[in-house]
Amino acid sequence: MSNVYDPREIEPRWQAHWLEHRTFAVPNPGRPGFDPSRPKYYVLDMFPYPSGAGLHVGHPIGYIGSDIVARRKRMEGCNVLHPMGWDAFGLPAEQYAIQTGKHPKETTAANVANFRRQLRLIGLSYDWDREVNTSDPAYYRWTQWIFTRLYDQGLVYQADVPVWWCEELKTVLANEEVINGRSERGNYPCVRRPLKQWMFRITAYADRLADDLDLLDWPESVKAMQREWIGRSRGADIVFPLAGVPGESLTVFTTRPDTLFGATFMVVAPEHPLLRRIATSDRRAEVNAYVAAASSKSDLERTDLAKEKTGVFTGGHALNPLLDPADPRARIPVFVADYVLISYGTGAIMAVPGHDERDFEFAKKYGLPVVEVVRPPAGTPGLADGVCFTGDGTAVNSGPIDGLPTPEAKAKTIRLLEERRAGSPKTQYRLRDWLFSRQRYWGEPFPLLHLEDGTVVRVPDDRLPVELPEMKDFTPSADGSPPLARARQWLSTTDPATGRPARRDTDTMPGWAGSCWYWLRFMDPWSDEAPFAPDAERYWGPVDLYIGGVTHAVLHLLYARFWHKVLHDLGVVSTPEPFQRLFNQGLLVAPAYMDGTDRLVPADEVDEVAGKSFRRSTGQEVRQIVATMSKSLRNVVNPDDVIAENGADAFRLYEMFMAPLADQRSWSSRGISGCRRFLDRVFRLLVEPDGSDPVRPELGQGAPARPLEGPTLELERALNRMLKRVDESFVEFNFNTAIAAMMTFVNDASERPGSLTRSQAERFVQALSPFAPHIAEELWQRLGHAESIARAEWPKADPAYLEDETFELVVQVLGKVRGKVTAPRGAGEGDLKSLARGAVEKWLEGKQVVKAIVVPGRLVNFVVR
RNA sequence: GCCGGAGUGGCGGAAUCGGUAGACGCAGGGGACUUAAAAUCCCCUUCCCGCAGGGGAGUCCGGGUUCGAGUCCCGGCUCCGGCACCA
Repeated sequence: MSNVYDPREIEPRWQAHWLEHRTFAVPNPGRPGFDPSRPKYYVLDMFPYPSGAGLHVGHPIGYIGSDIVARRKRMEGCNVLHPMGWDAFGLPAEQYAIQTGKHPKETTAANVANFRRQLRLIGLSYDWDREVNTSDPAYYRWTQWIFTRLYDQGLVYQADVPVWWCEELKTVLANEEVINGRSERGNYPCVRRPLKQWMFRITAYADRLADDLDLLDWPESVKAMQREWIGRSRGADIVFPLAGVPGESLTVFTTRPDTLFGATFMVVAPEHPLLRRIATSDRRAEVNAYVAAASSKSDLERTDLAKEKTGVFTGGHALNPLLDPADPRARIPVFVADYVLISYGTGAIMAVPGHDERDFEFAKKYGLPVVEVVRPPAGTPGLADGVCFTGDGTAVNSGPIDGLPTPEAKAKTIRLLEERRAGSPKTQYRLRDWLFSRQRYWGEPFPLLHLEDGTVVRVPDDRLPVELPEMKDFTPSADGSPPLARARQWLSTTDPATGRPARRDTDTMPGWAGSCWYWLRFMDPWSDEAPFAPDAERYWGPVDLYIGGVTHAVLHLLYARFWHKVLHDLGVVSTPEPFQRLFNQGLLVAPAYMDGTDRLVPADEVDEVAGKSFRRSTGQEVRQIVATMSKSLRNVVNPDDVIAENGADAFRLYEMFMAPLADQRSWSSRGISGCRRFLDRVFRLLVEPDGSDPVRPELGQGAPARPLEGPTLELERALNRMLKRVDESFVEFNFNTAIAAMMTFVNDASERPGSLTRSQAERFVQALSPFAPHIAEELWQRLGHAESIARAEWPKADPAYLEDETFELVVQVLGKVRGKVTAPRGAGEGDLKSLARGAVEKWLEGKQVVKAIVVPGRLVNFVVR
């Protein structure tokens, strides 16, 4: 046994120990070894998609943070569920397989093995008995089972939906693969083409998905993004009869029914179904030309803000439903313009240029009348000042609602409309139903059968899973039909209920499916009778802490909440929400370098001298940029290399020491040395490098207890202050301050050789162990403990030792620090004042002290004249 | 434009309730030990003036509240992230 700190020897040994002894395995309720008296804690990482590139040093930041929490909770006596698995289905895996010419099953298995190896290298305390893989039939059997539950609830339907089609690649592409109307790979033009797709009725849950955010301890920014995505607006539908088109009317959605009398024109989207009826014959040619031009524009061009609004008059008129049709003010001209979107509301609006910016802009351009119907509060500029006023005010020029404040004007307008059956209250959402099918191979097959009469039945539970067929060629078909359509044998089957011939569905689920319930499978991954045992779910749910990147702020977290809520309604899960607390770890950036011709220079070929960067081989100065790690920027740092050089513990510490867990941080290849030096000092503090004893003699088992006095008492105080700061760091996961506090303690202890006691050494190692578990296990064992430190006690700060009996009294004159003096802790105000006066005599000479402010334990401030 | 967040030394960052700004670490400078190097240990390191004791300024900018402001209030600037013609 070497007495010099050597992580290359220590770390693999302890990693093997943990695996062999299943140190972090936690039993489920009712299983041997389960202790119901302990509280539960479920800390979950967003499980990774196992890419071919492996992990870079940015990926483990969240994993290390969650691991520190898990390890500490274990020491506090909790049953801790801390699992890991693989989000292995989906497009990237399929693309990678196509690229490498290997089957996705093979590449996924190899990538998973590499990820597992890398995660174990970091010393993360996962319960590997619970590992799951979404592409494993034993897992996706239950993904399909949950799908059938949603299907039975009527939450699944088929619809013709435009999808991206790339003529050049002869394939359908997912939204994520299309950027600005061109394919991500190859940059070929793509077009929208209607195709029959499976849809989830997520809009049925829109209200609860928005409202229940209030129950959650999530970052406000993520809640805001979800609310915005759901985009709930309360208002009214208003029905405008069409003049000259008997029996037809135009329905619009508005959030401002109170501005109805200010509607001086109407606008319909170019795709509006009634447009042909509305347009008069003399205008038809112009309208058709406009519609044709709009349809040839890409989505990007349509939504480009910089562009000016365009539109043409249809010749048709609509009638204000609250005015007499004979009243000339009731007739409202109808325009067609592409600033109105067919996909939102009713695809038509009443335009109120006085109180809507977009309508105002359009009206000014085409010389349409602008009428004020909302008077702004005094002092707020409005139409009288030539600007459009969109806020709340008082209704004017509006007949029956004149004089009412905006909220009441809205309510009364809706009442009047309802009386005339010309409108009703309406809540509108920006959220769309969820397009759930992909014409791809590497995903869960739909557990659905198409019968010859055109009906669709679901596969019964006892026939699940519907396994993905083995296919040698899994590339998309040239005509856009899914690869599974070519699996002839697999395709034709019979309906188990009737024995009639049936055809399997050939679409697969998107990559999101497996991640919509994996936290539930982790609770009981062994069950083959249900997705999980109900008692396991009742015990472990909900996830107490979910750590992951903010990139999943909307889609994954919204989809996961949706499935969870449906399962909750069905009584399958006991909680209304899956993730009680969400925490987003910060991004990692790293310097990248370019030479004079903007060519990228690999980061490891660059030296930094006096703030400038030079290419080592040529001595040429290079320019530094800072960006997220990527292969293309040649600035990727692999944790394998960092760990090989400095050890996993130093790596873990450095990742946490760079910044609070939530903040963006910048990787510096040199910075880690401070953390490595700290661990060297820790080891030397407890172990005599030239000796042969496992620890220094005064720290060994049976070493005589020593009184808390002199430097030992000082260390006791230093230790307790450290423990307090470490504890506080767990509130917002600013572990950088915890590590700084431990460094300070080790500095204090190193300055007082021989003063550290065994008890102090033990408590220090316990506090260190969640952060640097390998060295902690090693030192714990050397201190004579047979059991792993993983379940040792978590050390608590003793308030009796947080303060010295004296403190440094700061003395200010007029708020400026003019002196300092040592004062006894319990001194009264009078004593402090006279002590303070003595320290700043020369500043008080010839001055009159008007007032003295005393903050006990801190400072005295003299106010003088 | 709207929503969310942030601006502190050469760098990453710290600072409880409004109470010593710059903890801890990196980088840099000086020294000890060494034949030498590495490692280790000690000292210095916000800026300006001064040989020094010491003094002045200073937390994005401008105001304000207060005995006292990095922290609170008002106005502005910059940066990062999200949404973006959603009626």
